[in-house]
Amino acid sequence: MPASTLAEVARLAGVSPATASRVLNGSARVPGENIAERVRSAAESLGYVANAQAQALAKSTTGLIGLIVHDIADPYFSAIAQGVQAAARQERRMVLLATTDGTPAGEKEAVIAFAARRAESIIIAGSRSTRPEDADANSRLAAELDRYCRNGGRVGVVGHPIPGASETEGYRIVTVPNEQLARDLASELVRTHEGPFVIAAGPQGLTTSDERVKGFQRGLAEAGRPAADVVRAAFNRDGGFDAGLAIAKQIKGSGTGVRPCVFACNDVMAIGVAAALREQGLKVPQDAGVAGFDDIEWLRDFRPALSTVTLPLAEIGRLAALAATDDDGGPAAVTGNVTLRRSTAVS
Amino acid sequence: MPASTLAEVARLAGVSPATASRVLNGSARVPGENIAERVRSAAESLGYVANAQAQALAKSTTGLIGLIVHDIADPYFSAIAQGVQAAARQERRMVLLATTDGTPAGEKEAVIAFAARRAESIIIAGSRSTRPEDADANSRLAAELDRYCRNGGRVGVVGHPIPGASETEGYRIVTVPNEQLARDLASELVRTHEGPFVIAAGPQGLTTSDERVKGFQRGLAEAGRPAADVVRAAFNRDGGFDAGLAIAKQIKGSGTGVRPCVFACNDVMAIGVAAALREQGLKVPQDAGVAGFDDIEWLRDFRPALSTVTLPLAEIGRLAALAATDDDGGPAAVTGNVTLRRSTAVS
DNA sequence: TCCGGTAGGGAAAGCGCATTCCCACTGCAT
DNA sequence: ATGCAGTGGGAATGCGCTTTCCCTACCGGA
Repeated sequence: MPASTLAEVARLAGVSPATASRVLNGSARVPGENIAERVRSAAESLGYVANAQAQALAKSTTGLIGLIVHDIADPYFSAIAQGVQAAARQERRMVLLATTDGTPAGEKEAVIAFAARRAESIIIAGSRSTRPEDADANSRLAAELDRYCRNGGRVGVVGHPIPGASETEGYRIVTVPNEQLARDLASELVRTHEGPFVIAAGPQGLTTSDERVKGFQRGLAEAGRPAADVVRAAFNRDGGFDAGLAIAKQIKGSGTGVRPCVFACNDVMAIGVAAALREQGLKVPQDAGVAGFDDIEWLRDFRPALSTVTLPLAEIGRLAALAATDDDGGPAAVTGNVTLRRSTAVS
Repeated sequence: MPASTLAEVARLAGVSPATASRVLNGSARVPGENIAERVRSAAESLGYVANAQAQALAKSTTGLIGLIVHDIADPYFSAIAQGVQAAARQERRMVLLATTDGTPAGEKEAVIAFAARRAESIIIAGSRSTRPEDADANSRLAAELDRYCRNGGRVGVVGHPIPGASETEGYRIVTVPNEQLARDLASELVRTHEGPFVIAAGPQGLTTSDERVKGFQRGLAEAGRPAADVVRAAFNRDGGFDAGLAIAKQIKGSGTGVRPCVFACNDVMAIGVAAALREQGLKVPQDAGVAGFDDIEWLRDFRPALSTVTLPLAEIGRLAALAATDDDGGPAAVTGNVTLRRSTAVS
């Protein structure tokens, strides 16, 4: 038993479908008030709800915006999703959600699905991979995005351009100065921390991680400090934990007196690092400092409070959505700022 | 410049649209391989992507599933969203996302939007409000849901039935035994904690909060303990913080030696409570125990580790999505279990 | 009184696809 | 040679809506 149609409403109201359409679904031409009232009450009594598919087909505009994230349960992504959702609501659009676990192949699938749904814009969040084994999938993703753009779609990318994607019209990117901010973080940390630095990074080839590592190392170099050791692991909480275990072993093996400061490339990794250190009997910040990146809101009550780089995540999502929606506006840029808390305090 | 159409593909391949449709978009009748190949290569060279709107209109099935949450950035909801998303992916559907801040009016709007989009099922997560001032909006929401169901839609509700919604066919609910679990938590806590209990609850009339309060009080009563004071605040982290401040004041005012145990009605409130207590110079668990509810994954590294009730959030989302998708299967039920950690330990 | 102009309503043509029905043709048994 | 089932392709219809175009009726001005 399908929903009632415009034609039924029109018949009940004794008008033509054209008229019914005009009064119910907005049009330049507004019928007379008496007629309009008849139509409205007919619609009401039938419980008419316009079929958005049919409208989309007729108007060739869907009001859909697609959001692609690695994992919606990750607070980094859910914060961005919140921003996208807010922008969508403001623009009276609906958001379609796809999760991909970060694989370019999955992202390609999502782009195709969104293209089929004729989403008017697509937001892609999450670090890109520049690893050789992903090159193939990346270029396929890029090809799909290009096709989507050629057909009039708009793409908003958070962070980094898709490797291999041409800079077509309608391809907006919200840049985050990861490298610069990581450098700033290092610059701040060297002011109080005198020992060695260690970086808990994601896999090599993850752009976000790579940029943050690079920036942090640059900050150290500028301060005349030796480069930090880089411990690689998964770019999530468990990866951080693994890295933390390795680092704990290093600390314990290196005799007393050395108190390293660990820079984890994102907050959830930092949490993992801290958990591992604690599990190994090491105290933060007494035995080792820990800093993160992102300043995830839900992690602010952690103790010791995490030194990190605050990023306006929701705003990033909002900007990406707006950039991919509005016609004006070139590339949007956001920035963050270093937030020192107790996890890197020296007694 | 719109995407190419099936007709264009058919023309290029030198076949009829019917045939092209049959080879490209699956059908009982599969054309001969030579023809199929012609069509496929034509589609490939044109970059054809089927228009899902048109397909939906023709087949009257959309493959859409709508998800309604209070706030996608809240880890409780994003965990559920993850489950819904996983189920959707498994069933080859796409999820439409709507956030409502928990207002019945907003939920009604979302239901209408999903109905317009002809989503095949709608998942509603988040506590209901039974407050008198929401009665009106609730019944409107219920009416909208009923209409949606009457038109063949399926609804999956997490937790509580919508107040006033009739139990129509296609109206599935994933129940969570909040009251029972809160009782169990109390039963466990009384075994070690001898002092008074305090409950940091959400506003009166929030079903989830109300149930948990009720269950906890019942657990206390069954153990022969006096009922706990109930401090009400917003049902989120900041509400927990506010409640925590009030409780800290009580503790300080009541002389030394009384060490209460605070039951916050959800984990993020518990985090807020703990933060407030700490800010007021009180130590958890030495000066006060704190327990939560939900066992949010991202909070597991919190210290002191939070005693709570573990709920399979992602599974709940998955079940709700499946219940609202499959034809079989009656009401699904999940349960959780009490997880005692250090935040309620007595020295 | 007549005429040009202008609301205001309806008919009809799509939008892009799935699907039913029809038709031509093939291969086989009679 | 004839009939028949079976196969494979196409024409046409409809999904529910928007929008252009047309037509009628009514308005004011001369």
